[in-house]
Amino acid sequence: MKPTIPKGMRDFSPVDMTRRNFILNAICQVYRQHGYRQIETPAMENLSVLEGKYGAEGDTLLYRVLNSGKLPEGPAKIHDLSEKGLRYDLTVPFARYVVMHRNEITFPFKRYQVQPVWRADRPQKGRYREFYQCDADVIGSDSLLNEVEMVQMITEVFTALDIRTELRVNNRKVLAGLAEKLDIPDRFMELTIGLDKLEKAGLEKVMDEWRSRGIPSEALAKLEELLANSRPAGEPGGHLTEFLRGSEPGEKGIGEVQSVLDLSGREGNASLKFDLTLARGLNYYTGMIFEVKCTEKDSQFGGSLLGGGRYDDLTGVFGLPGVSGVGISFGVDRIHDVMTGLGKFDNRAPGTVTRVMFVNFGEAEAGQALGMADRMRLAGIATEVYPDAAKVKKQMSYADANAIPFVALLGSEEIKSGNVKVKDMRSGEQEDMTVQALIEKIRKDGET
RNA sequence: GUGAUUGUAGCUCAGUCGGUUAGAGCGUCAGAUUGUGGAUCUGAAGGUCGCGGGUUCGAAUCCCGUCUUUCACCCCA
Repeated sequence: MKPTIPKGMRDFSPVDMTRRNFILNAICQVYRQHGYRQIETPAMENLSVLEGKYGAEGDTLLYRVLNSGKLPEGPAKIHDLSEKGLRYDLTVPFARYVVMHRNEITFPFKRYQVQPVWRADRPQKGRYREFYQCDADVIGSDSLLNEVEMVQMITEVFTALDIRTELRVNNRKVLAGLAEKLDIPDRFMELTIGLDKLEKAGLEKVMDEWRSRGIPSEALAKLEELLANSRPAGEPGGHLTEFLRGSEPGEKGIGEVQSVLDLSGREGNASLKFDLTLARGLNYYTGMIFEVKCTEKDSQFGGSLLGGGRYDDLTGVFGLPGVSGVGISFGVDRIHDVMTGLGKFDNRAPGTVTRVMFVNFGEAEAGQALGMADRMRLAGIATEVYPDAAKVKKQMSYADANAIPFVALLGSEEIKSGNVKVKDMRSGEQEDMTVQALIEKIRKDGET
């Protein structure tokens, strides 16, 4: 039998893991510094929790898990066959968690969560069927300061990771106001989907699509003029504000965007921009929405590295209405791909944590080495003893391949003298010293 | 789901018009060196040519199907 893994899923080798952990550490450290606390939820949720939360498209991308036990005979509906599904994101399971644990939670509740999610999508560049999300949400507070905090955390993370990005923000209320003022409130979906495509497809094609979908020409004319006057701004701008005057959600949305822009510092690697064409497909968002794209010249990856936004009533369907939340979700795998493509790992994320390896010269010597290794570890130094009395050449090669910086040789000569011979694998220099001196040496080396 | 595209050694790739025994580089392992990695030299292992079917005297090569890869649409992290 030839081993294979399912389409869109991947193995993670040691190098990949150190890199992913490097990214995860950077993100989670920022989350913790802002007071977020970690939770986990199960890989599977009941389908009733997942279905209908991600739009019609989302339901088709859900992995449904076949019921165990005997399957019904004859024609069966999907719910006779499956009542559980793999989680599609971390936000909906979180909303479910909040409702189920409402009596133990003190609001506002700030949590972070790092777990894989699954989508039955067609894989392509930067799109996998299994991938990690790294979410932070605060629920039970409608203060805009939470949005500001999201912006700050995003900036801190991309600064720490040393990737230049653009953080685009918009507000669903602005979009709702736009539909209202264009007199097409019932065409909100078509409007936003078109806006979202503008950057990729261009104005002309999008206009054609709107036209063919039956959006009135008066609305399109107004829209065209508005877009021509306000698109590349980075701030809401006078035209848009003027246009939305008189629409309650529109004015409110503009106010929120302005506050977030005003309150967020603009230092760092995520340049903050208002973008009217940012829509976000997930239909539970109701207020501010966020998206991050890489702006490094050498990276041709166009997908988003982060998404997020405010949802006013995600918990409502589970029986807890009126609890508002905001959250963001880092796409760890995409960040990993971008950083690898840019060579950002070349001088970071070491391959091993082992600092020193003892060469094995045979049973008696290895016994001594075992004792010394124990002392090393008690002193907080990650230490290995090579398991076989193989040729020294092979043992050295192992240390080299695993980027272990020091090799300790403890053979009969050294045992006699009470020292170990220590080789620095980077310089090739070696000298005899006591175990205590070795501990000092490695400690000093770790500081530089 | 729609339309393209890819598949030959662990990796990157050659392989002519269909022709007999499918190659290279890198990597791996062993030796040159019985206590010293990276460099060099020598040698070895490693292939159902993605899988199934068809055409043919003969298929890695041509045809069909299928799976997989990558890409676009769609949607998204």
